[in-house]
Amino acid sequence: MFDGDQGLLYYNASKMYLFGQSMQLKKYTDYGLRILMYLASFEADENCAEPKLATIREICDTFGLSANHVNKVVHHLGRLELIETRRGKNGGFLLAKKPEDISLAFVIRQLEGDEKWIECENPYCVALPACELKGIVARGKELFYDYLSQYSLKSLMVKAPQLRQIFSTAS
Amino acid sequence: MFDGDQGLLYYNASKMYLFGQSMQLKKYTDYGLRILMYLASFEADENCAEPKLATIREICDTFGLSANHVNKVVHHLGRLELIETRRGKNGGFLLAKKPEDISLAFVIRQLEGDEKWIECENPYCVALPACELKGIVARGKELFYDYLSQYSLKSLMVKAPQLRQIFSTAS
DNA sequence: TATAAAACGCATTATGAATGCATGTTTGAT
DNA sequence: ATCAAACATGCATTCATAATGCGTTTTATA
Repeated sequence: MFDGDQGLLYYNASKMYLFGQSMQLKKYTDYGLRILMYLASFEADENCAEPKLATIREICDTFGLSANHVNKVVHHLGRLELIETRRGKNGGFLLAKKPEDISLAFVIRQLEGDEKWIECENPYCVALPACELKGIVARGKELFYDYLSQYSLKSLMVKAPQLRQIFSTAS
Repeated sequence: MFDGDQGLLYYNASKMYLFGQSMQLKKYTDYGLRILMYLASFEADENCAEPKLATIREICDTFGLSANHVNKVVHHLGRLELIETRRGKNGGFLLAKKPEDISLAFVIRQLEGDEKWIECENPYCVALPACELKGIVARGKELFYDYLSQYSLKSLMVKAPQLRQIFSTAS
C-alpha cells in the first residue's frame, strides 16, 4: 500500500513538491568545500614550486557560482584561518595549512553552524523534562562528526590529477 | 581571534541572525515523534485495559500546536501504518504496533524524507566525476541512521510515568 | 596613480516549511 | 434519518532564511 507512492509527494499534494531541504548541507558549506578542493588541487601539483593564488572570479568561473556568495565563504574561510587571503592587485587566497591538517569535520561544523539537530525549547515542548529523544539525536549528530573527523581535505584529493584537469578546462 | 565571536553572527552581519536551520529535523518530523510518544504513554499504562484513542485536538492542546500541521502528520503516520486512524464520531488514532517495533530510524527517515545530505547535481558541480565528498557524506548519513536504528519508540518511554503525568496535566 | 583584488554593508529574491481555511467524507449517537 | 464529531483533502497564505545582487570601501601592487 505504501511503497507505491513512496517519494512521490511529500505531504502537500497541491504543490507536488518532492522532499524538502532539511537535513542537507547548505550550499554555503558546499561552496566552502569546493573552494578548498580547488586550492588543494594546486597544492598537489608538484610542478608548481610556489602555490598559485586563486581569486574569487576564478572560482566563480570554474564552478558557475555567484561572486557574492563565494565572497562571503572565502571571507569566512579566512577568519577560520584555513586559507590566507591577500588583498590588492595580484591578490587572492591560498591554503593556510596542509590539506591533511584540514579536518572535514571542522570545516563542515564551522560553515554549517553547530546548532542542535532537534529543537526542544523555543518553542518549549512540554515533554522536555522526561524526553529521551534530544540525547539520542545529539549523540547521533556527534557520531556523524566523529566519522567525518577521520577525513581531511587530503582525503578529497584522491583523484587530484583528474580534478586539476577538470578545473583547468572548466571555463 | 576567532573564538570570541563564535556563534554570534553567521555571515550576514546586517540581519544579525544566528545559525540557520539546515541540518536540523523539521518540526514536521518532531511533531510526528511527539505524537507517537503521546500514544505510547497510553500503551504503557497497565491500568488501561484497552488503549485510549487520541484526537488531533487533544494533541494540539497538549503540545500547543496548530491543528492543520498536526493533521497532516497524523495522516502521514497513518499511511506509514504506524498508527491506526478511525474516522467519525468517537474516532481518533492509536498505535498500530508495539512501541518496541517502531524504529526511530524508520520514523525519522520517512517523515524527514530520505534525500541526500549533499547535492552534486541540480545544479551540476564540475568536480562530480572526481569528487570523494559525496561518498563520505552519504556514508556519514547512513551511520547516523544505523545508530538510530538501535532505538525504538519504547526507548523514548523510559520515563513513561512522568510523561503520562505531564501529558495529563498540560492543558 | 591606476588598477585589481578582497572586505563590508545593505537590499532583494527565491525557496520551502509552516500555517490557515474551507470543504469533503466517514461513523457513531440520538 | 439526522446530527455531530472526528479524520481526509486541497488550496492559499505567511514566514523564515538561504541565496543572491549591488555598490562602496579598503588594501596592495605594478
